[in-house]
Amino acid sequence: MTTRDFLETELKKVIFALYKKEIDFEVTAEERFGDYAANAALILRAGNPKEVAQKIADKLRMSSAFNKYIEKTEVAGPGFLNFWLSSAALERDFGILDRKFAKKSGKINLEFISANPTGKLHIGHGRGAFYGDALSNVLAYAGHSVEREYFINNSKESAQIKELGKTALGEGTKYLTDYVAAKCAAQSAKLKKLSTSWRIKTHKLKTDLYGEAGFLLAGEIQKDNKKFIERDLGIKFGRWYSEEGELRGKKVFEKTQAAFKKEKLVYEKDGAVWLKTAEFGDDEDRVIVRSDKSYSYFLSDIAYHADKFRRGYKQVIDIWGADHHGHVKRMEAAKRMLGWKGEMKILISQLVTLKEGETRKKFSKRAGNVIYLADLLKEVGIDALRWFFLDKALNTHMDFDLELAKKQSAENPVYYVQYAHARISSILKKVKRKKGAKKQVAIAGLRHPAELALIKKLVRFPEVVEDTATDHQVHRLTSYAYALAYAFSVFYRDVRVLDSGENEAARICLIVKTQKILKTVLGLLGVRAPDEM
RNA sequence: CUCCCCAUAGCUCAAUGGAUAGAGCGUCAGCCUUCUAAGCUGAACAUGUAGGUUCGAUUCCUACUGGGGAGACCA
Repeated sequence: MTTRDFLETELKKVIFALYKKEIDFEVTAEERFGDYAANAALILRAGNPKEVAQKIADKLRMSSAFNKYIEKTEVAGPGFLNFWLSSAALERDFGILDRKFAKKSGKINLEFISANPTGKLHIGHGRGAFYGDALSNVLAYAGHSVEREYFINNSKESAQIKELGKTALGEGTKYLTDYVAAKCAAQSAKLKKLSTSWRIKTHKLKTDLYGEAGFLLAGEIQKDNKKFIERDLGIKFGRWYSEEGELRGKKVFEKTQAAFKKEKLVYEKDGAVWLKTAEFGDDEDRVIVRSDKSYSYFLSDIAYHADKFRRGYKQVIDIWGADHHGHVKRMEAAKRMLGWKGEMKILISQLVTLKEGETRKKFSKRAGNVIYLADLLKEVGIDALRWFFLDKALNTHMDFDLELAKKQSAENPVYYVQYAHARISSILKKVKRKKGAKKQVAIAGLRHPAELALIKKLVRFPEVVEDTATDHQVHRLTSYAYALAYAFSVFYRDVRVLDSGENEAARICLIVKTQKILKTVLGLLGVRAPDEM
């Protein structure tokens, strides 16, 4: 139990004893007004907040456990309760700050990137990629069981795969980038064979050939993308889910359709089958089977999600690009219609706007101003790239400026954090040479302001993880990492570790722990923690 | 026309309805015989407009302005 949890519990008890009420107050970490602040008296609505706060404070002070961990309590401002931690509290929190989180029950499925296999990943994919990776890291660290999943839109029936096939056979130009052209050339023998055998089997439709050719090419593109994601981006997936292989041809579509039909949730119009999503919160009804009898993307997505929920996750998280935001309502409608058990959370990653000088351009493949993630990676390096994307909230529009990104690769705060880590390594190397790093010792004797600031920053770590696992605001981690590195840098300037007499052992213990947390946070972000820079 | 997201310092971004709105970059002024100066210290600079809810609004609600996205039997 951390001191924040302890404070919450004590406050709850006291408030109930005094007012017979349970309220949703908050204990927040503070810097200016003590170490923690509670707004309980302000939202209690039981008279003058200042007087209420004072009554609560007096009652709290009657507990010996409270007095052991809280050195000072103060009523301030409009009625806040401010608390200062005792050294006993710091010692305790310091001791457990890198403990393992208790395993939480149930499994979370997190699907992200899922780029269409029609070309290389561009910078828009970068956001979802790094965010998804970091989020699953945090969730796992916080004790959740997480499965990472990547959906491959490679169905031979899908219009885009057919378009890709058309291009592959030299009959179209959609998705035709230099990269795709090169892929086509490399696969020309197989494509030709495919085309020849199709001519023999005359009962097959031309669009079937496009589907086959597109599927073939998509497989090759996907191979490249997978390699890039795993090797260059350092992102691992537990499951690569192939639409063609695992969804199509397995009667999932028929079953899903039948379920809708049974509940009278579909109707036919203009030769197509429509789903009554408008009755379940969507703006209009949607087609699930086209008039040519092929299945729409929407039905495919429903079937896919039905499959996810069938696998029994407590929570299914999707990270989609902003261009998919229109799908959220219909997906939620489908969930209600089919009564899927479990939570579904769809996170939308806002678009990246390309900035060139003073003008903002729409970032799109068609405008020809696409920037590939691979090129950007080459330009700025993986650590700066990850930080660049992870530093910003998912739902803010990003103004992407290539010059800025290049510049930030040289002056990225990520190096500041890594630098702090490397400095600690450097000190510890010298310690080892002398007598070997000490094991855990009491740090309660450390009294220098820079030491206290560092310890206080460190003990926040479990809260940061817990909060991030709850609200998914991954950018909190970069802020924390930077703040921790800053606290260390100030400490480093003001306090000497080596040859510092009776405090040396405690200080070594402090920096060992600091290094461990820095490394852990960087690890959650997927950034390296170097020993030398 | 309808729906969604966004608007905070010169620039890129923070701030579960809280107290004196924070960082980085840039600008200006300082600090290296001492565990890595990729560092530290200081200065200047900000909540688009108008209302509303609240003890308290950058945050919630309404309207407006500006920017981006979506509105296919594409995915």
